[in-house]
Amino acid sequence: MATPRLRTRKLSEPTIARLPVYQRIAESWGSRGLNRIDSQQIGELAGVTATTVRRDLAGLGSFGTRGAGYDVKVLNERIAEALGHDLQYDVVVVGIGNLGRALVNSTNFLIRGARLAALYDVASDVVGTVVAGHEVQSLTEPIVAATVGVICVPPSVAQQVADQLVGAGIHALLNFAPQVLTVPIGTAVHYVDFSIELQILMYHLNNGTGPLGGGLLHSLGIATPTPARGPS
Amino acid sequence: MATPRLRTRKLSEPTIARLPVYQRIAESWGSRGLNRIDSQQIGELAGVTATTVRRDLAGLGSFGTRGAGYDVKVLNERIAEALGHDLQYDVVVVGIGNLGRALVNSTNFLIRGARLAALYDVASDVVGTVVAGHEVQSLTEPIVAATVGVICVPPSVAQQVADQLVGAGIHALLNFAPQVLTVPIGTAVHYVDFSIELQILMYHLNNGTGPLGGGLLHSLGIATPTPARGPS
DNA sequence: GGATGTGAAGTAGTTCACAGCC
DNA sequence: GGCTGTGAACTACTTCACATCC
Repeated sequence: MATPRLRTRKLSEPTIARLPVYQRIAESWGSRGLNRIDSQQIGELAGVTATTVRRDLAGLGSFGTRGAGYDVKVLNERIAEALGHDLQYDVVVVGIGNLGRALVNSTNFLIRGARLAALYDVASDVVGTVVAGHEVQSLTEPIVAATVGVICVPPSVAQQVADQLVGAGIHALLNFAPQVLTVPIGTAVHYVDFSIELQILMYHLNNGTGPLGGGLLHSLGIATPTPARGPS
Repeated sequence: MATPRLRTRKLSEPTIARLPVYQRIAESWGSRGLNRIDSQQIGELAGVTATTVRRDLAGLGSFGTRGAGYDVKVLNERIAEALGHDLQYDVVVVGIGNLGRALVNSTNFLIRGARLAALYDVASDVVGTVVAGHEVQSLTEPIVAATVGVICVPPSVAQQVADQLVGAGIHALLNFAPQVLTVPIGTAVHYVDFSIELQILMYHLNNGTGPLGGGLLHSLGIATPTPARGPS
C-alpha cells in the first residue's frame, strides 16, 4: 500500500465531488486548443457559481492569475494531483456483462491513476474471452491483489462477490449492483445507482421546482463503511 | 406535461438523494418477510445517522410508530409517493451499446414511475433488433414524445443527440456520456459519471481519511440547467 | 481593467437532547 | 422500555463583497 502523503489540506466532500467535473471541463478546453479559463466560465459549464469554483480551486493552492483566470494545463495538473491521480491503483472488475463491458471500454471510467488489473466472471462463455485487452478470469481462480474492486454482477450474487473480494484483501469496493452490501469494518463501499439520478430528476419534474430553471447541484452517492449484518 | 401537484412540503436536496436508498433498504427487508424497521437499522445500512433518517422521513409526514419503528410497506409507499412514483414518465434511451443495454435490462434503472417509451441508435446492425421488448428505432426517425431522454452515446455525438432530443420537446436529460452539454434555458441536464465515485474513493484512499473508518456520505451528481455555449 | 483569493455574513444541513407516545 | 419526532445548538457549505495582484 502506497504511503499516503499529505499533499494538500483536507478538502471538503462537496469540493472533492466537483473537482472531477472541473477537470473534465479543463480537458475539454485543452483539447480545443484553448489554454485559459476563468471561474465564471467553469461555473457556467459545471452548473455552480463562480465563487464556489474559486473557493474550491483556492483549496488546491493559489495557481490562478488575477485578471486572467486559470491556465488550463496547470488546472488539470493540480486537480489530478489533489485527487491522487499520480499514484497508481489496481482495479479489478467482477461481472463482465453489458455493464462491466461498458465500464472497461469507456474512455472515462478508468481515469489516470486507475489501472485495470483483472476481469472476472462466472459464465463459461465469457471466461477466457478477451475484453479491453484482458482475458476474463474465472471467479473460481484466486483474486489478484488490487486496491479497488468493482462489482457489476446481478444483485443476487453481489454480497457473495463482495465477500470474495474482501477475502482477497480488497478494502475498497465500488458496487454497481442494486443491493445493500454488508462488509467488515475498515472496508469502504461506494454505491453507484443509476436510478437515483433519474428519481431525483422525476422528483423535480413532479414539483415544478428544481433543476428546471432553478437549483442545479445535487447530492448523491452513498457509502456504507461498516453496516450491521442485515436481518439475520 | 402532468400537472405538478404539491404533495409534500419541499424536501432538501440531500434528503431527496437519500430517499431512494431508504426505499431500496425497505424493499430488501420486505422481500425477506420482515415488516418493521427502525431508524437505527436504516441508518446503519444506508451509512447515515439514525437522526438523519428520522428527520428525512419526518418530512414525508409522521408515519412511524414510537417504540416500534416504521412499517416497511408504509415506508415504501410514502417514499414512492414523495418521489412521484405514482405519476408515469415516458423515457427514451438513445444509444443501445453496452451501457444502454445494461440500463434497460437492469431491474433497477426503470423504477416505478418510469416507463420505457422507445430506444434509438444509429448503427444499422442494432436498429431493428429487439432489446428489452422494444424494437430499436433509427435516429433518423422522429423522436417520440417523452418526458426524459437518456443519452448513452459516445461523447463525440452526445451534444448532437442532446440537440435532437431538445428539438423533440424533451426538457429533461440524463447524460451518461463524459461530455459537458449545452442546452437551452428550461432544460434540465443531469450528469451520471461513473468515474466520479471511483475518483472520490481514490482520494480517500490516498489521504488515509474518509470512508475507511470514518466519514461516509458523499456528494455527487451535477446538473447544468443553463450553461453558456462553450468556447465558441 | 479584470479576475483571483479570502474574511465575513448568510444559509442549509446535521446532530444533540429530550419530550411525547406506543 | 423503546423509538419517533422535533426545537435548539452546532457545523459545514455557500455567497457576498472587496482588497489584492497581474
